[in-house]
Amino acid sequence: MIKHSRQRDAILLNLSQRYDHPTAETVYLDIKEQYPNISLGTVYRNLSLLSDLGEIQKIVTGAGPDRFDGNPKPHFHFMCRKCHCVLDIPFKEPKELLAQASENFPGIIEGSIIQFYGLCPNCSKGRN
Amino acid sequence: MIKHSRQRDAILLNLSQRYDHPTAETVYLDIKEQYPNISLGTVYRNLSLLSDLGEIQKIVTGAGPDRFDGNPKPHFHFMCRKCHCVLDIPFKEPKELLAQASENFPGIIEGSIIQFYGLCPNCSKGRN
DNA sequence: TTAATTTCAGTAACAGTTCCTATTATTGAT
DNA sequence: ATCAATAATAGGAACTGTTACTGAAATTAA
Repeated sequence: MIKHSRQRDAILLNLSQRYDHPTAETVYLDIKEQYPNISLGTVYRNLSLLSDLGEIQKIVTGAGPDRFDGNPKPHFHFMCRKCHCVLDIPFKEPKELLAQASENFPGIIEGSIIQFYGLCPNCSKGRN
Repeated sequence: MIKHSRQRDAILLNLSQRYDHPTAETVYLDIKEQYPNISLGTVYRNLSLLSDLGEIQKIVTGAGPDRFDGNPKPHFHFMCRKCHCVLDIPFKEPKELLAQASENFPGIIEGSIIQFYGLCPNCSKGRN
């Protein structure tokens, strides 16, 4: 575990204290209160570094900016197609998924990305 | 099924004749041979329209530009982390996946996105 | 305390995509 | 066929999210 700069630590701390899977910009605005001079570039660079190190997770949503998750442990995400919020979802990946996919595939499958989408609790109010 | 413009039909035809999941730019360069004046904007607009109509599929890779698939039927994709090619992969989604994910989730889950990554047959040569 | 190294802030550059506007093509009614 | 109304286009500017660059500041090692 490498030593982090003050700014990087602040980013890590911020992420660990929230569960809304913020964008780089959101983190930037937050950290700014503590470090008024921090730049968006620094936030991007450190988020990218931290996710390369496996200390956080980057979530590619396909709609709008990427999101970040302070919880590095494998788990799954739900994306609301209406408000575009990103939520954790309790789900256990079927054990045989990778093996199954590898069966008739002539390359090497190293992993999978599983995401769910639909309407979040808020956006689905009164229509289920 | 709405009627398509000539350009849109050409895009659709091009996609249906290939299996390499091209980017918008690749399609653009191809169509250009037949319609030298077609613009990249038109290609983007029509790819987007066609995927909204469900006649093609958009594949968000998270690394580089989006890819498009002329096959609208649900199936799965493999992405090579080395050459970034995108391949179809024979895989059957476990029936109970959505139900399982919905179990303890208070929103409405409408679908899932499952992708696989690793090394494609070409890039894995001599290292398995 | 100084030199070497890391990280930074600020900003320019970049890629991918969308948006805008004037022009062209298509359609429908006569 | 002719004209008007509508739809789609080409071309390019503008936009968004992200990365790269540069000189300055901070940290570390000696």
